[in-house]
Amino acid sequence: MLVGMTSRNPDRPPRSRGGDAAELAAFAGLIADETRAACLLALLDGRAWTAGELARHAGVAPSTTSEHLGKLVAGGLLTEERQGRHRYVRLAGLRVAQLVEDLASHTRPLTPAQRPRTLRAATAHAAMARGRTCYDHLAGRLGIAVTDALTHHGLLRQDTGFALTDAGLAWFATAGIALDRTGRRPLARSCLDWTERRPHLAGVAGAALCRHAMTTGWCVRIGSERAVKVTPSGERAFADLLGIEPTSLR
Amino acid sequence: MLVGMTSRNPDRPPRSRGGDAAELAAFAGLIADETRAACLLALLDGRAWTAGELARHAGVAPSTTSEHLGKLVAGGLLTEERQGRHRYVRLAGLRVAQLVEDLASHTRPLTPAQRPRTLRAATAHAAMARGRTCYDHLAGRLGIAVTDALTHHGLLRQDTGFALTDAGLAWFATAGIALDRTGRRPLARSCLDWTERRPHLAGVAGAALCRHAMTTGWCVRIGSERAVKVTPSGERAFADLLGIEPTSLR
DNA sequence: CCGACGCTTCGGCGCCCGCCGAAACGTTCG
DNA sequence: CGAACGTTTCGGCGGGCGCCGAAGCGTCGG
Repeated sequence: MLVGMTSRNPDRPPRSRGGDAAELAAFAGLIADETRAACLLALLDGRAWTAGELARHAGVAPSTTSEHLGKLVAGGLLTEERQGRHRYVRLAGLRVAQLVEDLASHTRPLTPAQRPRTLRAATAHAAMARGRTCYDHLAGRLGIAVTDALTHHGLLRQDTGFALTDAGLAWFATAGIALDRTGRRPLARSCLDWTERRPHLAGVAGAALCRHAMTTGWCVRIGSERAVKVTPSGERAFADLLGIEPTSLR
Repeated sequence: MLVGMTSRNPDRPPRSRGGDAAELAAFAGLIADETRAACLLALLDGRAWTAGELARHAGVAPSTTSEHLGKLVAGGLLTEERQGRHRYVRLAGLRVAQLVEDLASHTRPLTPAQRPRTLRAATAHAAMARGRTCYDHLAGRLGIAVTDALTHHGLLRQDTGFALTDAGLAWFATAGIALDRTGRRPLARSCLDWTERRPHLAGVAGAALCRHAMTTGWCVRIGSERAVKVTPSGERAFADLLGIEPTSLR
């Protein structure tokens, strides 16, 4: 599947590749289409979208989207869930979200001539750079500010790797943020921020912090995208708990 | 550059994508070709290859390879160095190597029917699974064994993230392995092993350990690929310093 | 100085695949 | 029960692009 044999000179000796080149190319090919890439980026908000929503978002016909989603599901990037006449689809997991963000962080920064032209696109871009979710944790300047504050207070060590300290574990406990340490997922891991080009907190701790921030109303989503903004109560909480200047979040 | 506008229904409203979908797709497209993927996988050994070597390795005409390398260099995945009539090319950096390994770790395991058919391919695959370099650090069962041993002796913590402990820093110092902590590169970071599907040690510490192992003769490369094997002196060293059973490395 | 060699450029070929609209299917709702 | 809706399947079309060989260019070596 997905492996197209091209016409190749039969006199030439066979490829000596490790055998994985075709697999790697086929997998990357799943992302190497503008429409599929648009779907994956939209799904980075961690929610489930219907096929129709993605079709409108990407600006292609529903039939086209259907084919794309079929490939992404078959390739293991998405999981689907049928409900009545709807086909809900979401990223297959953390690793996929991490991979897509990773790839996005490798794209070259936009040249001035390519920058968002319309006012609407420019404000949307600014909102994403200010704060957003990266699948299940906080990113953008908001995510960086939280990560830096944790590090500055000795709750997170970045000098010998990337790990919570004992004080960090205690901080999460006293803040009432439960950390599920049963699974195989690392407690803390760094995730390269796509707009800031610096690492921010991911892993169990990053996800728990984000979930807590959303449920307690520290942050709310704006629009239908991944962008989030900090509420007044959130500004107070971040200032009290981590000493983050409210002005640095605006 | 690299962005092809396809014929799209003009009556349809414009795409609302964040504007990055085209960039992401174009970037992934650099890897989504079997020949380019074969080049990238070969270059994962961290060395510089000539265009001709890559052409023979991939089994395509030199002219074809030339075009592929041009795209990879333009896309920032490779850097080139001209020497006389040779064009040397290597991975552009750590992040690229990490990304390629990451992508490879997402490809589905081969089904029995697709497994290496020839004896030569099977032994090469077995050697890679036993031990190899992942750009500049150790991977495969060898890399896992080292990482597990470090963790078991309290030199590396994986329970609250992924970081060296103070005892770990001391261990590197007494072993005579210098760690350059001046750069921005993290001292320790996890890298998902593509064959073992478990994390192994990367970052400054992983690279220093690998370099030390190669220069002191603990490990030697076998063949022209990335595979490495542990020498008798290496077995003694790994057993003495980390308590690794020699039999687990064979 | 001339031939061998490595690499690049160019034209041309052919396949792959993303796109659409039409038609069909199953679900939901009036 | 019939209409509306979300989704899928199917042909067919067209562009992109990977492939090659031939020709050209610069470098190295006898």
